[in-house]
Amino acid sequence: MYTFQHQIRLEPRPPYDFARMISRLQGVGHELYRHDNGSLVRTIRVKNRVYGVSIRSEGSTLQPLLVADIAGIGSDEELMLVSGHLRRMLSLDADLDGLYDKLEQDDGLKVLADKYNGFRFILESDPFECMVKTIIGQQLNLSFAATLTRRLIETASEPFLIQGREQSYPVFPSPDQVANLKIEQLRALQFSERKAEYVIGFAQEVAQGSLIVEAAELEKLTNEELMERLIPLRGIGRWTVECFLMFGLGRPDLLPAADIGLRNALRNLYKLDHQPTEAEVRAIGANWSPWSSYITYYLWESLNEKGLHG
DNA sequence: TGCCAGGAATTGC
DNA sequence: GCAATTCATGGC
Repeated sequence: MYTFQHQIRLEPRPPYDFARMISRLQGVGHELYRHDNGSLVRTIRVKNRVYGVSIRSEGSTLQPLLVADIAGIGSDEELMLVSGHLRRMLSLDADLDGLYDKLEQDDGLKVLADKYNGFRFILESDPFECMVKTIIGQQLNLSFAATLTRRLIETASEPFLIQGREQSYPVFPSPDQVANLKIEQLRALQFSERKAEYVIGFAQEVAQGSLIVEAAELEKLTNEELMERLIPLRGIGRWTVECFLMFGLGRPDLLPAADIGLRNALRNLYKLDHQPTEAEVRAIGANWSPWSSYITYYLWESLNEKGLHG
């Protein structure tokens, strides 16, 4: 049983639209987040210890300030590690000036510039969690993928308890916990046989130490090096690594051109009479560099906005 | 109801 | 090598 004993102030580089960022989490990927009176609450795992964090905004998009209450801190060093973890996870330091310049220069994309001013990635808490969730999300509608992820969490890990709070908070399972699951357990949760194999197989690689997924180590490698290293793993293809690089490591310039959601968003934006092919997406996005991830992210978000397209 | 879903592996030619 | 098929089930 833990309490929120520590508090830190986090000052994002403006603009920073925290309201839109947490609103996105209520739509998709809400397996781990709880919304409590405007605060975003979840657990994070840092160096194999679990903490509870409750984050709220005390500022505005142009003068942003976040306050985070932390539960589970055992030392000053841990508080520093958690603080750094949150800065990275919440994209506090990203400089997006160049992105908005690029959006304004494009007749099609400029509608995104105002609407998503200060809208940044909230990364997955750690690379292992990101990869597992991305594998689960392959080929499934987002709603069902979230259901499967939630069932995996409930099956494989113990929740985090906070004193004075009725609800407990889910903890994304460790590599060991996922590696020790049986295929049949995930089949019972309505995973396909292959998806169960992929998820457990990946976790076993990590648990055995044959695959390093520490963010600090992965940061040393280029996108291309990580593609070459990860795609040979069973169940991991190009799309999965692209998502991993975006949501796991915050790399700003990935174009997942085969992605169904991106293709549908571009069909809406440019009022095309067909879903563009992968090659057509590459042609449309040829000039997006070095902001392809962010433009893709904004276009994905546009799929949730009824007003932005017909 | 039937097709599609923010894919990947396998099979077939 | 590239195209077609299979995997599995919920969502709309």
